[in-house]
Amino acid sequence: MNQLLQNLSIQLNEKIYLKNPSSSDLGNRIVSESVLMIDELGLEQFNFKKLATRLNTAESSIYRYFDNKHKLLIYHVSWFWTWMEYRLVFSTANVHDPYEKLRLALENIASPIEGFEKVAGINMHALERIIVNESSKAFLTKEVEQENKDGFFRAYKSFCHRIEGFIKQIDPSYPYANALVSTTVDGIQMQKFYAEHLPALTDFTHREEKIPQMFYRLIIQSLAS
Amino acid sequence: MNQLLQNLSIQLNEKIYLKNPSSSDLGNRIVSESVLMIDELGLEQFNFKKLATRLNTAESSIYRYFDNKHKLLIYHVSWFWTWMEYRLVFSTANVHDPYEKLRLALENIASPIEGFEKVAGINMHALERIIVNESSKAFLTKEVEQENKDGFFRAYKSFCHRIEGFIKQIDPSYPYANALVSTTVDGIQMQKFYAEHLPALTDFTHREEKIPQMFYRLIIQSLAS
DNA sequence: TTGTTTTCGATAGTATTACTATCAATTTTG
DNA sequence: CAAAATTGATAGTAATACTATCGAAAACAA
Repeated sequence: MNQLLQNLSIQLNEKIYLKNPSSSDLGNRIVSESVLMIDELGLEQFNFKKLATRLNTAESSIYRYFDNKHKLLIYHVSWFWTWMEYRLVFSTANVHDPYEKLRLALENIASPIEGFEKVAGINMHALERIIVNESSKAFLTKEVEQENKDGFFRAYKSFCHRIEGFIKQIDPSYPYANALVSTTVDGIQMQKFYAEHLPALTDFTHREEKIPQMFYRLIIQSLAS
Repeated sequence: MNQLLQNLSIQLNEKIYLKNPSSSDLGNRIVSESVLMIDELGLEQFNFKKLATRLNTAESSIYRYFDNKHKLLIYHVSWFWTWMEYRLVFSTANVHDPYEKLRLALENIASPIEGFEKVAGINMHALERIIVNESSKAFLTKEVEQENKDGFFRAYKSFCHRIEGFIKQIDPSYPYANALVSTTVDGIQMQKFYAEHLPALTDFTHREEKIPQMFYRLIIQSLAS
């Protein structure tokens, strides 16, 4: 499976980029190297000039692929959730019990790397940290509604929708399935951040394995009523 | 009560500002007007030059109060959660049932304005939107650990800690009380954002009253086990 | 293999942002 | 009334976020 997915090419909404970065060597290097740099510097300190220097290319060449760093972030976030949805579909393909599918989904969200250190040249540990630290900045903007119309958040919504399906299988009458899923997916990311940086706001320590258990229990108990 | 709280002056961690904005007319105008401007423009488009123009003052005068707009955001966020904790203490003062205290807390978080349109010159509707749209940017930075040591997030942690107390009263053995509270408080903000901008990720529509009910049920069922 | 198109790197330039420094005028305070 | 603090105005710097142009190199098509 790992081998199979090494060759996977993820196609994203064309409006996110100016020129498809997976169509050229430079494009692929922009994507994989920017993941490392955004992780290292944080989104605020990262810019195209620094990336160009590191790639031994010109700033203007990077602008040929992406309008700005905001769009590049949206590219990374979309790529991640598209990948996560593939992963979820594969890992739940032969599972019929919706409780077990839900449990697997939460494990995947809490530990998205397990066995996939590098996918299509991307350092997945760095990308996971970008999702935790930076991804909410992709939609907490004044442009969110226009960008939503342009389909920039399709990947995340599609991933959540799939988990919503598991919940509807468990309890078709639960009235807040969408909210429960987005709260859970966002909440798991947040608990990872708190575990690392603001421990007073969580009960999980650094590299704690219990996050999916907490959320699984939370969901099941609320549905089981 | 409303009248009583009009005269309330909230004192915050002195490291957040260079000169206490509540000590002068200009300082108070910087605070109250920046709430309106950040709400209108979004944090990215907001800057001290635009604020200075609107206040008919010099950019350099604003820099005498705050290092930069990041610190000003931290000021607003700290002020909000300090205010919310006051409010929570007042509204639960004569309530002894921890379930009812929790229920009131969730109502307060979901509808923090109710009867307090303006507090100490601050437009609370605008401030609430800033909390929803911008507050996570205050800590999703590379400087989070240093700023945490400097006490910049004390107000939020203190607010969460108080709700954790209610949960511990209901079920002292629940192992994830901190995580449950931060997930809930963050989650309620997120659902408000989704209701407004990304409806596919929530079940609540614009100005929906059911958000606290969903979270109350979620918490109670997980504790009641 | 030659001509055409695409891609890339290099350079230059602009407007805006995020500050810092200085100084005189005004206001507050002791 | 004198001293101290505060403010407003101006100027300036370094970095950021782009945009435009152009020639060389690479890819590709006939």
